[in-house]
Amino acid sequence: MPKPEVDPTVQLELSVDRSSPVPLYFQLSQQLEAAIEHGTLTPGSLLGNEIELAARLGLSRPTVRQAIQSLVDKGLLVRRRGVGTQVVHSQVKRPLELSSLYDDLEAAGQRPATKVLVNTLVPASAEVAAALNVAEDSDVHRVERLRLAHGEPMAYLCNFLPPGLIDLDTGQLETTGLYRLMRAAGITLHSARQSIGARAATTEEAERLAEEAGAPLLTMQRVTFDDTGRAVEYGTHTYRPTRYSFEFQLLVRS
Amino acid sequence: MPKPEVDPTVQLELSVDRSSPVPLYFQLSQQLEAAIEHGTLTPGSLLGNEIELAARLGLSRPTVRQAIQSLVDKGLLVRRRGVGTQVVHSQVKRPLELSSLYDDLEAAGQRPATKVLVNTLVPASAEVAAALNVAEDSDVHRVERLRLAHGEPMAYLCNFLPPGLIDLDTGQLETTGLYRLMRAAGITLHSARQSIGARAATTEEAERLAEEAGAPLLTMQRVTFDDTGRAVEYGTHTYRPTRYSFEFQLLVRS
DNA sequence: GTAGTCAGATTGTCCGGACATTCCGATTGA
DNA sequence: TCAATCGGAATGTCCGGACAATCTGACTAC
Repeated sequence: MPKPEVDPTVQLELSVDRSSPVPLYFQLSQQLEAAIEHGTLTPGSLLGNEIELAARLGLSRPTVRQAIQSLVDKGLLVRRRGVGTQVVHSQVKRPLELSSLYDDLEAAGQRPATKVLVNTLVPASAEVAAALNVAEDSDVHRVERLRLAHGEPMAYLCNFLPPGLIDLDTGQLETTGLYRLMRAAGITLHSARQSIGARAATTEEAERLAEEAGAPLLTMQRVTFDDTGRAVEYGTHTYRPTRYSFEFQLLVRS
Repeated sequence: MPKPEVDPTVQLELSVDRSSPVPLYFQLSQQLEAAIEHGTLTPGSLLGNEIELAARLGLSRPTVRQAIQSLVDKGLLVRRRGVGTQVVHSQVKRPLELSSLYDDLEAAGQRPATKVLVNTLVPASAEVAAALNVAEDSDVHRVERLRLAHGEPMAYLCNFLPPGLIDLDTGQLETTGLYRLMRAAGITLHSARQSIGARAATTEEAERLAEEAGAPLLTMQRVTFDDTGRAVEYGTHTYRPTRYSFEFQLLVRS
């Protein structure tokens, strides 16, 4: 009589380098994540108890727990008291993160192209001033870009930035994303407020995106903050829904 | 000469109850969160160093760190090595979480109403079978609902669920949300894959939502998994973009 | 045979300490 | 006056241990 299928405890080849400056818990979590990604740790398999795992690696239990916890936070592992820690079954991709459209497209293998339409200083409108928390009519950067994939327009991006944060070089804007430029300028992105909606295209919008007037457009507005709480970017984007949609994975925060 | 404005270290009245079954770190993090919410801890203010905070509360440093870490993960606090821990400036609302439209509307103070259009068992189509990971043509629940706010239709929700998980009572479906029913049935929601897009309304869709054919609609597809990796729900939703948009806050994963 | 009970296993919480790393301001030197 | 150096202060990492809470499976009693 066949035994019921039980997820086995997997024996992994794990090791840490104590002379490395990389934290031990991080080395361990990276190895575990790689094993999950690679399929060595199959979904549903038990990870083995923390005490024994710590002993095998010559680490303390808190260190092992810290490594496991980081993967639990990523949604790759599930802990059950009295049972153990196992790999989740579902195919977890990347959870929704604060990424730029440019990075998204590049990761999807579509060589993105950017055409800078406008790159200038303008006085802040009431809407922009409120979003960026600056005085109305004070100077702000205004950048309008058209993002293309495979030569087809995909999105129209209009962004406002407070002055003095970053120098916006048109050439750089055409070869990389705005977020990458901000990170390179030493800005630590912290959070963003987003709003995703839809509306019919105006004649202007339709022309920019090679659609027809009245065609449905996907819209996104976003204000991004750095870790000091400053608003560092306000953007109004419109996407062609036939070419782009927002795909992401959510984790339940427990 | 006026001193430069420096964010002060705030003295808070904190206490923990060691006889409570609530974990100490959780008691502390809740009090800190309440103080931030209430404005007692103002944005930018320093939290005071962990060692002294632990001594004042009669706790160990790891326990205090665990409390602080949970708030850092929520985006409410920022730690800086060599400096201290301070409250984030930006108005952090709730980060995007796996919530139901029903809960969203209720939280916004709009008494949501639900009209169940269909509640039956149907054979799974190829699309549904793939999403729920069940055999094609096997029985699955099909639920179609119209969600209204202030008497106006706001969204059309079509959901599929594998059989045996939960008994779908039409009466209950009209008075609460699907997620709440699933949680009440002992299902631990873990993650969901979502896709948000837009398209023009068909004649059918337009009629359901009191729009005109060709009007832009906001669409959302979602597969939800429980912590064992089973798909527990697949949904295809259409929203009236003039009445609803997705608002949320993102945190940068560090 | 069925239901309740008990024991083992595993994670959850908490402690007290140690040293490393990083940031910032103050002191020192040119 | 300005720049480099130094030291204090705070968080980051890591250890070893202890007990509690919970789940599973096996045993026992009816």
